[in-house]
Amino acid sequence: MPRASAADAAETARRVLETATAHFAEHGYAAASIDEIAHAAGVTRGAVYHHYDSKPRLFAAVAAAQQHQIAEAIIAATADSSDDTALRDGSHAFLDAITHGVASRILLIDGPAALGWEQWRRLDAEGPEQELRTGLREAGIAPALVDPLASALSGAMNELALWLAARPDDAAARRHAHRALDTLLDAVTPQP
Amino acid sequence: MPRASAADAAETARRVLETATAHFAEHGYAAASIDEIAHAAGVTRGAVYHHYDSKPRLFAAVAAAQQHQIAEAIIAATADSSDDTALRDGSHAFLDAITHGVASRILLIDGPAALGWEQWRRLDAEGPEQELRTGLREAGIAPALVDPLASALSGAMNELALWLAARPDDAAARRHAHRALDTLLDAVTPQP
DNA sequence: CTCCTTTACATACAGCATGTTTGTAACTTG
DNA sequence: CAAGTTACAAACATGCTGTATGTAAAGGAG
Repeated sequence: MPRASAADAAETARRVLETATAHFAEHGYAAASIDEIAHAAGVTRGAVYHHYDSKPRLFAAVAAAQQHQIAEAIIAATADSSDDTALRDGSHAFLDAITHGVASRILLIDGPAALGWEQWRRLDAEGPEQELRTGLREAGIAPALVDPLASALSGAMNELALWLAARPDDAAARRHAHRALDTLLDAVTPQP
Repeated sequence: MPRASAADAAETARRVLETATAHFAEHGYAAASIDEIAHAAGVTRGAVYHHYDSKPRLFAAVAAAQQHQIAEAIIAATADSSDDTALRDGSHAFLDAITHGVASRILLIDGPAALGWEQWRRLDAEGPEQELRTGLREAGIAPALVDPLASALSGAMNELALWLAARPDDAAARRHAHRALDTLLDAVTPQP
């Protein structure tokens, strides 16, 4: 007994996604149950499986949405950056964006395990890491080192984000995290 | 019907641990089944649950064993390093050690999700990251930046390890990974 | 306007995995 | 040698995913 027209269906899917985001963030991927997500969203598991084929797919949708938000924040922050400062501006924007939402910490932790490393890697290779690589190239890094350095810096920022997420509302910690990031970026960019 | 005396019991536990390591490495934490691990080790699930209370505990034991091996490699590599070179020597040893075993990639991926971030953090805060922090302090890093920089560098090396693990038997990639690591270390150590 | 297909769910079911409980035989200790 | 503890085995309970089936409303075709 569908109460939903095509427009309402999209609303249902959106509500499920939102609820799933909260549950994955609070309980982690493994402990989050589709049954509970469905119940909290006011539908049955049938509806969830109708819109998202499987639990990994649902998680992938949640993760993609989070990445989209972060990517937009980076784009906004680097809109009026020069080529010289884009990498630095984008990196700081990334750190702020990923530590802002509640879900980010869980996404960084559960992402690889839930989706498998391959798929996870593809997901953020299309995302912020791509901009990282172009930033490194523009900074004059040797081509052979661009890939490993991008991975390394990405890992550094992710771990920095987790470190920061464990210290919420700690302004000093946030300052120190950004200074630590700057220290690492000094190694790969023409220094100001 | 126990066939094992106290000595054989330790052997059983060891065999289970070894088998579990292989299964976690091959299938990942979630997809690895205790039933299959027990069967492959030649015991029943009862034996596994007798020696290791739960699946997370079993995984924790596996992870701890891996970390122990890595820590020993680092200690061996920095045994005759000066204070100035200990950080660099230890970091390169870490990268080699963690990419050597088959299990490392899965451990880096499944660790946080399986044990929860808190416990995971404690596990490797007691491990290599502690030495990282002392290395950073000896390198003259500002005290407030030691913690976030240690996290960042740890994340960088882990991601570098995953990047390398995806390119096995690629000598050039290994060289480039080590050069990328050196580049980052240049930012925090007195340069050679 | 009617029919017919497709959409958007709800419900029931099957299968597997964890963890717990119960049972039991060997080993150890007094 | 007797009694308690150890080291398992086997059966059971529970929960979760995914699938199969049912169904009412939307929307287009004629």
